[in-house]
Amino acid sequence: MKSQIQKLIREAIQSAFGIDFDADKIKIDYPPEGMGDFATNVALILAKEAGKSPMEAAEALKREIFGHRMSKKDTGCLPIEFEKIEAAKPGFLNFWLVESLLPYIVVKINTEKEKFGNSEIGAGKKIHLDFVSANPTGPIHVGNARGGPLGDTLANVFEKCGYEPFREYYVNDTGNQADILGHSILGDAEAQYSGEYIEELRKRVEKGEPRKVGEKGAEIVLEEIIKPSMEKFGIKFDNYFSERELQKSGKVDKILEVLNKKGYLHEKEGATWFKSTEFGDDKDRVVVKSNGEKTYFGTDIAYHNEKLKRGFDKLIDIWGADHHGEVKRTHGALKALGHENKLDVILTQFVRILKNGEEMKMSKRAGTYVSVDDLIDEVGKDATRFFFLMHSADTHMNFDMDLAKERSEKNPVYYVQYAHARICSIFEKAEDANLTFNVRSVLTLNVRNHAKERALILELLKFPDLVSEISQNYAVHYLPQYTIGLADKFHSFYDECRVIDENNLELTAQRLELVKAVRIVLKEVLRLMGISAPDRM
RNA sequence: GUCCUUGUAGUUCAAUGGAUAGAACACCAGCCUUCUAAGCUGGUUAUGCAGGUUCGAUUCCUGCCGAGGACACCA
Repeated sequence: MKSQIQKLIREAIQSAFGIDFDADKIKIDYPPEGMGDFATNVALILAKEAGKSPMEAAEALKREIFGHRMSKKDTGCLPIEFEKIEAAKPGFLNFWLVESLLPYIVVKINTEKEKFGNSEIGAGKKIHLDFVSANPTGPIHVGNARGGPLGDTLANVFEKCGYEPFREYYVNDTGNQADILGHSILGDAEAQYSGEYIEELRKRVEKGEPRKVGEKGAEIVLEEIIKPSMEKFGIKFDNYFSERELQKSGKVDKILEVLNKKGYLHEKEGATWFKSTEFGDDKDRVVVKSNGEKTYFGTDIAYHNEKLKRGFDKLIDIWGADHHGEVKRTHGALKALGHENKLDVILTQFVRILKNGEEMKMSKRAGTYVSVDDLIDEVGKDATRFFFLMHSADTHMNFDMDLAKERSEKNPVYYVQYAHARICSIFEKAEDANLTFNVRSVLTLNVRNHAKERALILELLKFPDLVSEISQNYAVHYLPQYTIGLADKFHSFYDECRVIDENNLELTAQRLELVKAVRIVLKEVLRLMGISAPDRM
């Protein structure tokens, strides 16, 4: 809807001022209550260029746009026509949609069902998402888990926008990590990890070289700890990509040779370095150690190259903030290989865990970490996912374990799920009374009669724009925020507007259709977030 | 020291340079003979400090103060 309005305004700017204004620069907002359905500040922005005061510019645009109707053919979705346009205070333009249009939105939703909000903006594009990817050296702790719901949900959003997302877990199953795990399993002087699972591995893995023991241990950890953990968290990876396999394939050597030929490598002190300083990094980075082993970074270059070779148009890496130092060198390596603007890195800030009022330092070595499994057992999958998702990746989250359980009962996710359950309950009752109606019966609804109905429909209308925006800015936390807003509008409506009224079947039909649309959208957003939509609570 | 992120109600978090800075929890006062009160309605409380940019700054820039993280031939 927003992009259609942008187009409309762009044309108005063209004919009113003769200025060719980039449609993307026309911001469409949702104004405060009572000030319209949509708003824009373009008049403020182009006032200077148009040689007018902002208010004059706004008035001119208003005259240009008012009375203009975009048919369904023009917009590709719903017709757009404004009932009222106002130029306000500093120079905003506020738009009110023609009231008769609103019921069509409900019909559209109930016709398209869960496909409502789908788009083709990513058609034909394959996106690779690398997330969680915790070392297979033990249970996944909460810090590593944060990227899970984020990546998973982002992938769902991409899918809804026509992209082909691919969820991959990069498994660090060799090298130093494997050595440390190996020593730990053997219980020798260099052991660092401890815990029940180490004891268990000790019984099952044949003794031998630490590296081999560690690699074998990592296999078991991956299969029996990590995969079930992800399953429990509602995340299904399309692939678990083995670093060890990659090294064995010889592809790492190959790509390093390519970099060497391009002049991006040099030898120093027996090691091979990548000239990442040429790409803004503080220092050059080792790719092959003096003992001949590749560093993590060395194989990572090959991994990223490999992903692109597999045909992905875009790579998204979701890393913990502690890896921020790698961003520059990774971008640099891709650039050196001739791949620019292919990789986006999302960093998630650390989660601070509080227990008994004290911070728990997350340390696998000290065994003081909280695992995802513990968290899910305690607060449930839905509440955990919602909690992680509702905060932007940049937020340094605090998680109070003591409040976790109590908090879980107050968790906003229940507020949202409850709205869904309430609607289901209405339909149960409607079915008992044999009340079923035509999708189009909502068209006679006069939204002037009730502000709550109008607000609800407008909230539903925001959904498609929201989804496509997230596919571009990755701000997944807008989804939970949106569900809270939608649930809020619904609960408020529910309180004032009785849906089933046997003495007024016309109104009953209209409201049942409206509420049906709300259920569809709620369920769909929850699905995107990987959260269940219960029929009853 | 350098780099990244961050500082918003008592608490946990929102706010693509915009209009009266929003929620939730907590607290106070109301609302169930009617579709689930896990709900609704109303109330109290906030942009770390100092400058700058402009019609307008929580948002951008500079400095200071505070928080978390990174600065390996570890991953």
